Amino acid sequence: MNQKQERSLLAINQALERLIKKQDYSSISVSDIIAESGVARSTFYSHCKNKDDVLIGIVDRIFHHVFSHHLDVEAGHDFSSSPAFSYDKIVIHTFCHFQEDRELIGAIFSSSASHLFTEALKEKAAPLMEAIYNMSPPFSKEVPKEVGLSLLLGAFVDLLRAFTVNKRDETPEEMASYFFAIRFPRQ
Amino acid sequence: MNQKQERSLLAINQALERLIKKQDYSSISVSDIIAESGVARSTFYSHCKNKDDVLIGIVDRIFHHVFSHHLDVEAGHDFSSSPAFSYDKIVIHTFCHFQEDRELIGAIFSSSASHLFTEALKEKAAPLMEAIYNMSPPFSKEVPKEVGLSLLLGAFVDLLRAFTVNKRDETPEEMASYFFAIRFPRQ
DNA sequence: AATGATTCGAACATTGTGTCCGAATCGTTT
DNA sequence: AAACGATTCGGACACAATGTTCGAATCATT
Repeated sequence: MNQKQERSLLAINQALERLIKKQDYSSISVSDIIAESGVARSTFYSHCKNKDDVLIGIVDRIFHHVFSHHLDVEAGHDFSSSPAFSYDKIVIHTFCHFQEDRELIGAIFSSSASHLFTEALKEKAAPLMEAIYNMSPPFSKEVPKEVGLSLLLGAFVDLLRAFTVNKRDETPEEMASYFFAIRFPRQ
Repeated sequence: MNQKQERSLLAINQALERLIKKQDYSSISVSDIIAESGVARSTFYSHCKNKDDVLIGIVDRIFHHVFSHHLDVEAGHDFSSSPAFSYDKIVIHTFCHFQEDRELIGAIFSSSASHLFTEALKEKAAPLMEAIYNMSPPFSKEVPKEVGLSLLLGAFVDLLRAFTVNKRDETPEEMASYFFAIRFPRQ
């Protein structure tokens, strides 16, 4: 009897997604989500702890969608098969996925929930950034790896933010080329 | 009779600063601030619209403290006097100020109020970053200025965040050198 | 058709928000 | 020193939001 539960949870998630596109996250109340989803109050609380909990679910779904195809390349991190080219492809693919969900992600990025979203994104993207960093550290040797990684990760997130929030005209390929333009100058 | 007002406002501001160092921003209520400050409820609302309003006051004070000495250099933006050296100095000075307020700023950075804080910081630091960018664009020419500026600004904020949140051992001079290590490789 | 998990809906206690107002306080002025 | 007047106090209030509870109703499954 999982059908009912999934339907309720889906209604709740979609309701919050719709609301996020309309108003700032901080102005949305649990009661708003309940009203928008058409679910009973008690049903809501039997599925979710609070508003942030719903958002975490949405964010997880987005990232599962975006980063699911990275696993094979992470697995190929065994130094045998994966060339630099595949990192290129993954970065482009990430921009593609963000483009598809542009409206929702852009709204989250520019809301008070951006902290939660950015943290999750950095966590998910860290392995990819580290792989790229290891392949050819983009900064001079005085910069500790920890700092350099944080900067590379920050640049990646910044470009994704600019792409979704500012609705830039560039294609995912062009955005990726900006990213690698930062990276490769002094390899 | 401004003495009373200033004392009340100061008590409110200091109360929120103390609370931010103890708990996450989102868990703090106006009632908490009132209790901590020892001010009457009606007094609070005669000074501040809400919780965010108090934070904005605190953030303004921090940035006034940090960026007040930049004005003379911005004035020197008339291409006659200011050498690259002074930008160096300003960046170092910014890290110094952030070091002094490290505990408070670090707490804000890692709270749900980071969005508000980061936006304000970027707005304040933008003129400096643009001046540095104009002096010698750090990225290849295909990267639009808008994007390059956003990346430079993001890197600056990232380093300030790492410095305050992760309580790094580096001196402000070393942190500034990391920043310029990103910037100068392909001038 | 019976079962049992899930949802509904309504009520409830609790906490937080923002406003109001008369009384008390305290710095300033004369 | 006394009166003035701006500010604060403190308590009350209406309202909105949170999170919990529970019996009745629903509906997929057996």
